[in-house]
Amino acid sequence: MSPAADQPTRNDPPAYDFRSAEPRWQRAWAERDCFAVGDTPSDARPKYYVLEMFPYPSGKIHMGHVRNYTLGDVVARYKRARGFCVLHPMGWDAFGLPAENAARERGIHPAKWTADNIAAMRAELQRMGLSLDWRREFATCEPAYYGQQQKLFLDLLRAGLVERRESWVNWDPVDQTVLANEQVIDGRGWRSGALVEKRSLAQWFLRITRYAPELLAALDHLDRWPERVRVMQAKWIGRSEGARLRFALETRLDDHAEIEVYTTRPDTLFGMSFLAVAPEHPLAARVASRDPEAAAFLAECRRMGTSEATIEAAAKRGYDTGLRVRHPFRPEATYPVWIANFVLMEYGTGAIFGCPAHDQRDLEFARTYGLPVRPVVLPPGEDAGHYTVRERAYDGPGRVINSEFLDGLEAEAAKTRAIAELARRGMGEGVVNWRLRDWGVSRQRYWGCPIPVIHCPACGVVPVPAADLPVLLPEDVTFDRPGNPLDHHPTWKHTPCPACGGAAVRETDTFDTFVDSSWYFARFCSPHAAEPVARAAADHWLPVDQYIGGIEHAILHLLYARFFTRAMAATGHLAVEEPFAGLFTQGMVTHESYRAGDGRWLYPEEVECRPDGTAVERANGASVTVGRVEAMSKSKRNTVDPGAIIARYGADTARWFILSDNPPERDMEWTEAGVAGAWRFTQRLFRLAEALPPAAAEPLPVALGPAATALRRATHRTIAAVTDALEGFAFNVAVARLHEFANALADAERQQAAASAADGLDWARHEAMQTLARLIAPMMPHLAEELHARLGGADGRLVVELPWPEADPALTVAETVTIAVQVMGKLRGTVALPPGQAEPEVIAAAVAEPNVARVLAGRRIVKQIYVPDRVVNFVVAG
RNA sequence: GCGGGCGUGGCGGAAUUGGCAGACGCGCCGGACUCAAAAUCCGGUUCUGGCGACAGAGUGUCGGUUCGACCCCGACCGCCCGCACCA
Repeated sequence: MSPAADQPTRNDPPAYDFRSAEPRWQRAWAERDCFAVGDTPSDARPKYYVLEMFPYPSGKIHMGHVRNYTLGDVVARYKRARGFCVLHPMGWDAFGLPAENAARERGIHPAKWTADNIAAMRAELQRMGLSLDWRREFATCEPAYYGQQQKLFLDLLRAGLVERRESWVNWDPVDQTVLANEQVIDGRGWRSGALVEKRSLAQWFLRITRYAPELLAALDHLDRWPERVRVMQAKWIGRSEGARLRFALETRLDDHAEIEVYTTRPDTLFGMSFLAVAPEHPLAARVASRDPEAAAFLAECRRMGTSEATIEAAAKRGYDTGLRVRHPFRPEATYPVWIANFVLMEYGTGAIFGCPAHDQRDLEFARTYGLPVRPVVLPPGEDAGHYTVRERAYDGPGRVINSEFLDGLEAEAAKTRAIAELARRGMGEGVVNWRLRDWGVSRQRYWGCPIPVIHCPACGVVPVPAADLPVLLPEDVTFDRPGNPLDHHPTWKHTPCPACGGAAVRETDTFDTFVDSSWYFARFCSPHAAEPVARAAADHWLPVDQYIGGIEHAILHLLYARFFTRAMAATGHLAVEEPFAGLFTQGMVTHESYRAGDGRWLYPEEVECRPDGTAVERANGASVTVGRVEAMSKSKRNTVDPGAIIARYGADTARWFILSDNPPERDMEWTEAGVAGAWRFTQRLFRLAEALPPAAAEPLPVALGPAATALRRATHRTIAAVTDALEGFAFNVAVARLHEFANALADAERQQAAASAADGLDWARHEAMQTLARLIAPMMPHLAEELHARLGGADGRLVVELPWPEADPALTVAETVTIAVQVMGKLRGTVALPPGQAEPEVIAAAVAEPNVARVLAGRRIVKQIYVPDRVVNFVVAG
């Protein structure tokens, strides 16, 4: 029988009809409000906040969502059963470019497109049977949300955490918009194909760099975060220690008298052979203003674009400005100043001193332009008289040479010494440098949160007064020409200045959508509050105890949220510094890919897989190439629609399979056979419950037969094992233990025929089945309710209202243990004994085991190792 | 290049963290039921030898520590992920 088959025939055993059961239980939970919690519950239960990364409303859920929300729901339901008061909300990350693209391509208003998508996805999520508090739902595109975000922004502005400044951006001249680095492909806009320019624009920045030290240091305390996420964040923040020093120009150039440089290697200063500045460095512009050749070089650098592939492939190139700088320790020595394409304006000071012997990039540059290579750090075991640098620069430890007062010092000591000397001469100082840059949040887009400021020709930038919030997006916008619709709206941007009353214009940029997702977890605590967060609610619920989502957000989203939490603490909105106490990053859902002979990718449902491993296209029987198992993607068409799976097999089956095959942090392969297996298991459990005789007498029978005792032990060992597995996020192991338990119940069913009623087996089977229903509940909540109800319920209470089963310690210890008997570390037999036997008894049983006795015959036992209840090992001679 | 992770049957994986390797599922093989099929149920399934009891080999490779190693240490090979001209 398969779920696609027609009605069961008369002789078939009763089947579990998820189609009627799942909606029925979803209604029951909704009617009883099982998952609603208050903003500040006066509840003795401890709080637990489970959150999955909220989705972008693309219109359809995908398998990644199913995995994400199933994992979260298991945690939420389990914690609820364990006596926690659980907050488990859901919402929509609803601003963003796809809505505008839909508007341009299909003429649908972004608001309508988004609302329709949300409605469709909400219905799909509800069919999954997630234990969500839907009363807390919000979408970030609602004024009730983004208006509060505007308030928050103005608070940050007052606190000095916001700055407006010029910055270089990728500008698409056709679409008239700023592009992110990943939207620039081979120097061209991903949408328009136009050559991207680097432009300097006034932009809003959030000063995340202020918190760089805290954001880095606190990583050490996030012990429930994956190590690799912490490592990625630490590298992103990028702390380095070095020196900032100034090189005097031999002759000044207008107002430029010196060049400031950052270095982590002040110990190699005597190995310098040139100085280089970034193409965007102010000095470069100054040189170019009077040197056409320099200007041409800068133009070429700008054209190179920002795509990583281009940068990586680019050779080191430069332009000699003709300027020279003095060495800080040797005023008589001067060095050429170059403009070099490999120097980054964004890092350090945008200028470096080049020491080719000890830096690979400098070496490549020096070799290209014939600059000297002078070693000043001698690798251990090398001879100072003969040491030369060849293909590779040396950046390891060693003793300093050719460096006057630094000679003889170890490189590390020389750094300290060089910095002290720079400071003494007033030419530099030791500094800590950070890679992290301030967060540019301006986007030239319509479908985002308006930045609530007004530009007045007289007063400058004026914040929108609180009474005028929210700054609403105008609805009557057109997408018939490129650029930001807010910018060419006829009336919206014109407004009187709040300060002087004169004519002024609104800021037409909107926020980066990462801003929306940087505080939504806090808003969920009090989603209807008239302020960004109600303090009492936030203080009660935060931090999120368990956050679950994809690894792709390891850096930006999580770092921004950590920053926002600190900024909101600084402005009095929150009391916590870290938003997420526990983080779990799930693996991807993968699937085989299929390709027709003519190269077309085929969807799994278009392909029939034969038992011999070959595959053919259903439509025409043509043979199909089975490709790699890889992440589901539309381009490869190796996607499976969760809606279709749930319609065919039910939500419980989908949930069970997605939990069963792999550890959740690893990638999992979605297979038809796997879902079908999960579906069979749901039916099997239903049959096991249906096969039980009517509810047994309530009290525990005085005398239990061996079969009943064994089943009770299995029941209580399973409780302990499943509890351990769920606590450790080992959901696949929990599934395995429940499979074993079902097997034990099936064994008991067979034994029942041979047992007499006095053995108490029917009682034990009821206990087992009722326990099973409650243990599967976090994973298969609908089936759990169905089984529970058929077993007689519990005074009308649902499974979701019952506590987690408790294992009886007396029943979790084994009656007998099987002790392995080894000779010289090799297994030769086993003995079954009651646990806790004294060593002499165990040894006696071990040597008596026939096969062990055979192997030991004629040999002398030199030593015996005894590990209680586990193993005996004999070391023999002869 | 730097950083992190992972290598266990035909496949996904398990192993109380140094103590019976391969739980559980998928697949496959055999059997029961059936006129037949589907479904269901039962049994088997790391490899080699043996009818068998059993023996030998076995957790990427090589070596080490240990009474005992998938687990700890060293070297190497392969794969995956992240970052990368960061001075």
